[in-house]
Amino acid sequence: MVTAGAPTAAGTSTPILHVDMDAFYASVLLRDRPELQHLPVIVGGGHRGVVLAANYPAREYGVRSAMTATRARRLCPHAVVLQPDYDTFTKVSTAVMALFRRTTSLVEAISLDEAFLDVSGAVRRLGSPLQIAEDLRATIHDEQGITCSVGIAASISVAKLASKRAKPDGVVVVPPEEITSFLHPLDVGDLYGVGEKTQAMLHRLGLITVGDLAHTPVRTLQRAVGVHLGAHLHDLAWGADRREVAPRSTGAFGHGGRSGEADPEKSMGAQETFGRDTDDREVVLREVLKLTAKVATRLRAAEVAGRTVTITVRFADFTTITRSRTLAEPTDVTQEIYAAAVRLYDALGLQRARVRLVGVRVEGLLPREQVQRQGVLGEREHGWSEADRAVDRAARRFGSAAVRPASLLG
DNA sequence: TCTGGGGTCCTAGGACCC
DNA sequence: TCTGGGGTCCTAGGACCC
Repeated sequence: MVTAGAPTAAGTSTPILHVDMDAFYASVLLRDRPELQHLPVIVGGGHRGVVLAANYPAREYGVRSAMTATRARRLCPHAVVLQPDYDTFTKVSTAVMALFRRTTSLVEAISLDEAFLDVSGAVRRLGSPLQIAEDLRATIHDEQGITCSVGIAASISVAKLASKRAKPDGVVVVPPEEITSFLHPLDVGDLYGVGEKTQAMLHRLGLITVGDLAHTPVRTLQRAVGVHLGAHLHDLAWGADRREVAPRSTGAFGHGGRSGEADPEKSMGAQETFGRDTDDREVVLREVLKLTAKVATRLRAAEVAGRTVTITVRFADFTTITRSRTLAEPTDVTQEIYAAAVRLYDALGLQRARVRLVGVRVEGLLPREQVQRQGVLGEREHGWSEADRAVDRAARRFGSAAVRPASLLG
């Protein structure tokens, strides 16, 4: 393993970079609040919320992202709590991703703050992967005022683990001959695809480290965690990951990567946790309409329509159910999606159940041209489609608060 | 005052068709 | 009359990731 500053292992045997911003949301907000830099800072975590990001001083108290706000405040009562500012996060992210794409066309954005780069085509122009990584880190620091960490390896999965090792503000290279000595001491839970449940299950079987996984027969793993995941984990445990960097951006950047190659989205949805649990059907359905309008607007903006409508209902005890219905034809019409969602909700026959969260999702998305070619949209549905588009236009001109369903007024 | 919101993928059972 | 696959679609739940 080579860390920053050490002599560069040559050329192209480790062409994959995983770049991960350090405590991204917190770091971006702290650019304007340098006086808070060395104090514990938490982003997010309002009422019934979770921590979106914590800077390193906060982490010293055990605060982690995705932790409940309650727990974080108990661990670190004097932490400064900041609200997220997604416009700024997106702006910084867009600039960083653009820098990556000037380095190589093979950039796969994973989220606002994380990307894989395949730099095999750039080494002749820009130097070794380690050199490229250090240049990127310096540029990001100078231009955006935040730090990042980079993992470098022959494969995506090892690069990802290497960047974690590099944090904060570092670089780790894992040359091919050191892959197993790097991987095998790690906990099985460190592998991509092994979450809390699978980790616990593997631990119960006495499989604690990645090395344990590597030396367990594939069939045994498959019996424990399923055919697919079992085979996959065995491969990962030996660093055998053939997946290539697939150029794409996330939705937040619009269409990116190599134009036209981005995977089409497969579903769009929205959900909301109520400020307090409710058993009032009217309250729930008002929220369902709001969520449906939001989703349908996004469908139309993306020029897609979907056939399957799914609602999610989470109860006070956190049990969560989904109900779905596949329509005869794809739709992007607010009223049609809403009608399906209401039918699904009423079919639950809830009496006094306390509802914590409700969600609406549309799946099985198709490009609208395809739908229209089938002679579907715009002909039926009593003019709702035209009404929706008029609402979209008005919302673009006057803001989304200007036009909304009557039942959402007041 | 426990536990967000946006997604993807996999599994498994049943219906239905050939 | 009984037995039998394979393939696809739909639904529900669950695990996982950021």
